[in-house]
Amino acid sequence: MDDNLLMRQRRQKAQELKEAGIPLFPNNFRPRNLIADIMTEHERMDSGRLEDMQDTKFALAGRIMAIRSFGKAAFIKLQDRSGSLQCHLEKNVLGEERYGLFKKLDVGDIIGVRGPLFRTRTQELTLRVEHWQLVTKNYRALPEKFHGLTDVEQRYRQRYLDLIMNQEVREIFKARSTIVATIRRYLQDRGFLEVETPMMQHIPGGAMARPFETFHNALGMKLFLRVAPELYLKRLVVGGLERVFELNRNFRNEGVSVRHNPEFTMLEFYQTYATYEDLMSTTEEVVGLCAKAVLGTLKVPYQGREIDLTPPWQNFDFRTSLLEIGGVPPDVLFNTEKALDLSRQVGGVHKPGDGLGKALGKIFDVLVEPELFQPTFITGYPLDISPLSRTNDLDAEIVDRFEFFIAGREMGNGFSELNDPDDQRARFMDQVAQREAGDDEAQYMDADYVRALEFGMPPTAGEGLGIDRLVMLLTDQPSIREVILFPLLRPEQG
RNA sequence: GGGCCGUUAACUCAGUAGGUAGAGUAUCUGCCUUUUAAGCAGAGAGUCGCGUGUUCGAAUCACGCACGGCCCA
Repeated sequence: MDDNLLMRQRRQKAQELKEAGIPLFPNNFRPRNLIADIMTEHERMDSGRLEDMQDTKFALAGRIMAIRSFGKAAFIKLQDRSGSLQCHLEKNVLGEERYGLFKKLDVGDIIGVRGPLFRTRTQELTLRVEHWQLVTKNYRALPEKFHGLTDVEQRYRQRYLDLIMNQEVREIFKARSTIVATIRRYLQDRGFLEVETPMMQHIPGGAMARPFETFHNALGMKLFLRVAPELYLKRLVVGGLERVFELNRNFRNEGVSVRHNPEFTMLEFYQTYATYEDLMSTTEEVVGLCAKAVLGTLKVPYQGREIDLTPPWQNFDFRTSLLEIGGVPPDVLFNTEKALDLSRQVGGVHKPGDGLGKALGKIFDVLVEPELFQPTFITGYPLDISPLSRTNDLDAEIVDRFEFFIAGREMGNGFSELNDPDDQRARFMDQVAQREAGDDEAQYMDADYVRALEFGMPPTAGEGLGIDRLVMLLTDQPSIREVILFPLLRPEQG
């Protein structure tokens, strides 16, 4: 497999180049120009103008993506991080020896070139190579030029090849970078401090999810990879960092799907003296800024439909959404038995101790969430599935919390934080009871977190926003694996 | 975890009454100084994902396994 004919031929040619005095992996070429700059700066110049500036030489480096060779001249396509440019090599210009050595180069080699620009008969901007230099030898043939690399498994496993061959893929990850940068700037501009809190935790908290376990050898203790940074960020709020955010990885030990990867990136931010309603506006604003930064518009094409991010987004009460969108009969809303029955009917699995909120949550996931294609806030969540949220002042059954949904997917979750330590302790106790009843997604008692609250956490609202799903939305990708450079896969050989 | 589909040359893919494995690209050789999926002529290149079974004979049929994709839980 690592010894096929193509590789042997390339090694042979590399050897010949080496023997001719051409270093295969030098590090002395400094490109001075970027292809994209060359293209934009000369796009309006015709042949005549380019003829007048033959003394202006450009120096760039890139990977050879195609060679169209004639007897005594050749066109090659050179690709750098910014784009690709055609270059022309002629025996007359380079001389017999250098042209002969050029003929030993392969598609996939990285070279540096210098020379002036001209336009071909078809007016394509082209660099006339007066000097070339091998920069990095390639030993493995690139995928075919026309179809490129399409095998999904190979694209994920060998993402570098995917990036070389598929410009759209490079664009996705540029967009991802733009989105992350936009969010950082937005928060930093408003006085939020970016922090990093433990990913290895003794008590995995902050979300209803199964954690990964690991072990610290020297200390001899079990650790969990975090499912959320939430409880640590709120400790920082207690500490007086009134606006904090963390934009980093979480780990959840659950299945893999088009919308789940075991490690994924989440923004969490906390703002004191704010409520969940304030954060709903923030959400509209920051998601809109990302869309503008990536697409230049709030009208987002997604999988053949258009999503309009223009605020205000629609807003449903949780129970109302069950009735109006889910078509749930009214008597289910306040009857635990009926709710559990309906939940089971739609595929929910419940244990004896499960309450109304859990049943309704499941029904919501199945009947309502997939229908929320346009951006939608849902508010008024049941208390028993919101153990960290502040109880609503008017209705003790619900909490001051929202989630928002776009394209039928949960994108984020925010709430006014519960800062009453006694209430929080009681909620943890309830979680512990559920865990003991067999719910391995229930949370643990975190006594240190309660102790922190006893020192006083100012009224605060916090939100978690799934970055991967936001990138999916803004790059029109149906699978989370398309927006994660190295999605989790099983090893190639078992 | 369940269902369906896929896995054949470096890449993209053909290949069912089961009968010695094909194309295009890429590669190599020759010709070719404005091509752009360059062209023309010739050549080489494969543990048909892995294993077991059925059969005189398996890329093809059966069973199991691995990896991947989509859907469902």
